[in-house]
Amino acid sequence: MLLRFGFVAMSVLLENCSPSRAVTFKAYSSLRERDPGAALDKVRQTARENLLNTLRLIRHSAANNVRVYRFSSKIIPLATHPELSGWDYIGELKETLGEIGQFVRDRGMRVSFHPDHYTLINTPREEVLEASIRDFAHHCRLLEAMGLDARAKLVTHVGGGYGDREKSLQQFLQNWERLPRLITDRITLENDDRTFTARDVLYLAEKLGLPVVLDLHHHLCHRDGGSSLEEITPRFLNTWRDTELSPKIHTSSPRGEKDRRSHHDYVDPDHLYPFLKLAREYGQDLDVMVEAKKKDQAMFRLVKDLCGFPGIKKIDEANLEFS
DNA sequence: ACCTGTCAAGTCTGG
DNA sequence: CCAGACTTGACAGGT
Repeated sequence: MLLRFGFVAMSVLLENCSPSRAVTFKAYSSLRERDPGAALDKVRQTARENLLNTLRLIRHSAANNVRVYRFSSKIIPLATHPELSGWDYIGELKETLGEIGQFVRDRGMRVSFHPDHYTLINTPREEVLEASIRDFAHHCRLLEAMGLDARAKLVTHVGGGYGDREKSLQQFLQNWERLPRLITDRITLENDDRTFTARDVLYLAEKLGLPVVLDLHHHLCHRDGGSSLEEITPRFLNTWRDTELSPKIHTSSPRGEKDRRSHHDYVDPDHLYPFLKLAREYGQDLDVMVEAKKKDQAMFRLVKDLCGFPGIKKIDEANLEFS
């Protein structure tokens, strides 16, 4: 089986290449008072730089055989802020967006977004749901402007527990009906590290026909009594059956004994290998997203470290064969 | 050049 | 019921 490795948003190997430079609303507002024309220009300029850096990042990826990449969700500053609702960033940036998409298609890369934790499907608050729909739609429009079909996914969590997990799972199903096709076609669900376990996520995903991204570190931090990787793995793999995509996992290692939930600089291959052995029984190719502080450097190191393990054969610096 | 407090957004905890 | 923590990269304002 083929194992393809990828990384999240930024590189520690490329200098001055952030795809996430921000303009805070505070900075935008104070600049607008002093010089009304300059404020939006600053946001525009930052968005353009973030896209150009994204282009550098995917070129760097491709040059090093990396085929799995997650875009930064902060790529367009203040994109969905109500006070900038008239700003047509897609229209302004469509050329660069198109260039990114074309590169991704030409190189057969798999890309995704992970909208951040303010964006919640299962919220009981109407205004939060509306803001979340706007945010998901924003990410979908970017992918569309890149010319990428529904294989380019949005990864998200179930949401909050709101004091009653069972009720909150049902709220997810209820709110799901409110999401447009544009969004639901791209959603994949990930287990989190404090509220909804892999088993919870599989319950929703199997009901709604969604693919599941299995986060091994979250599973270690938070799993229900009886749920083992042996139980979860075949169900997880199955959720990808009709998607033309390989099942995807997230991998990371705990920062320390005290803060087990935070990410370490690097990934310990011993934290990943047992799962790979388990998944090998099913003969499925896998995409592995490395979530570590040292980003692409951590990913390259993990691939190198795994080369010493039984059954693993190196294809190149970002891809392995496991038999 | 480096350090510290702050930042759009939501939820949870604990006082 | 409200303030602060949570998490993260990066800004802004200080030295």
